[in-house]
Formats: sequence, C-alpha cells, structure tokens
Amino acid sequence: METVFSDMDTSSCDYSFTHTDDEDSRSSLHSASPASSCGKPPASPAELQQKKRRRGRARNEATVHVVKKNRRVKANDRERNRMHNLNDALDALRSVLPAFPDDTKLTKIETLRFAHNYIWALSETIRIADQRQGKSRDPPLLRPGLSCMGDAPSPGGNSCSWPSGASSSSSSPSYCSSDPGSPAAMDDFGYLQTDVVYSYHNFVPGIY
DNA sequence: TAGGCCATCTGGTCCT
DNA sequence: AGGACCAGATGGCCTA
Repeated sequence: METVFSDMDTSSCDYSFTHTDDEDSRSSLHSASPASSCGKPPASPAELQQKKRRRGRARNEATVHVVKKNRRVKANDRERNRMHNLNDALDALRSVLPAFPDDTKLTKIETLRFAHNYIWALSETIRIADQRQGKSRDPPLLRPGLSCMGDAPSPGGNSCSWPSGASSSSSSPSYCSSDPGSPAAMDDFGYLQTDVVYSYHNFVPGIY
C-alpha cells in the first residue's frame, strides 16, 4: 500500500520550510516586495546583528524540524514494519488453526480467541485421554514446557513441544509440526476434536 | 448509511 | 539517543 503522509507531514503541521533565511534573502518574491524596492534607509549595525540572530535561529529551527521529520518518517517506517510482522505472525497462527468450511478468514480478534480456545480444547482432550488411561496428571495448560500432544498417541508422528518457559514470551518458539487443519487425524479423540474445533465459540465461557 | 475491521500515523513511555 | 512497544485518532473499505 502506498504511504500517504498525514496532515502532520504536509499541510497543517509546522513543517513549513518556506520561510528560511535562505529564502528570505534569495527568493524572487522577497526581492519584489516593497521593502526591498522602496528605498528604505540601510539598517543600523545593531539591527543587522539582530536580523542575523533571527536568521540563525530560523536556520536552527528549520534544521530541528527536518531532523524531527526524518525521525518521524523513520519511526513510522519501523512501526509499519512492526505491524506487518505482527500480521505475519497472526497469519502463521491462522494457518495452524483448523480451517473452516466456508473458508472465511478469521479476523485478528477471532484468530486470537480461536487459538486460545483451541489450545484449551486440545489440553482438555489430553487430560481426558489421560484420565481414561488411568493416569492422573495436572492439566497440561498449567505446565510450562509441556508437549502439546502430551503422551497421547500422535498418529502422524507429530512432535510438537514448547520450549520451557513458553508461558512467557519466547524469542525462539518451536512450532508444532502437526497438521491441526486436519483434526480428524487424531482418530483416537476424533469426536472430541470435532467438538473442539467447530464449536470453539462455546468452549471457554466468557471469551465470546 | 451505520458499524466493523483494518492500515497507518502519531506522541508518549520504557528500555538498551 | 534511538528503537520497541503501546494506545488513541483517523480515514478507507466492505457488508448488512
């Protein structure tokens, strides 16, 4: 998308460089002004010095404005980039979430909520499976460094684990190599998956 | 046309 | 000082 500068950058802001000392002295407009052609008496040395000071200040302010504007432009660029990265991450998240039949793209908030519910549901699946096997363990969600498939059978040879400390933001996450887009692959818990995947709206009360 | 979603800009704050 | 992050503002696009 094309970058369009806001008013701040163009019309309404203070970034008006039209009145620098250079232009004061060189512009044809100025030379055509009455002040320069009316035979005004030459300024006194004091006046000239004051004028010089004003010019120095004007140059300074203009420089400051240029620097500020450059910084702003760079910051905007970084911010744009940052948001693009965020969107890429969201797309990556969408891609590992089960697809919907109507193939509508989830909005950002939907993606996050769905992911939250999906993780919760998978954890529940594991917990229930473990219960059936007579194991008793804590709900996986509460355990950092868990395997997302737990000890449950992983037909596709799925190996997906989060690094320890994954509960905090990790700079090097390892991604699940399974294909959550095909929840039916987990045939042991298929019925659960179906429920989990397609009724996520209802899985975590309060989320929706 | 109103409302939702999104991209972008912007200024403030915190961190390195 | 400069970059990252954040939240508010704004305007465009789309849909019911």
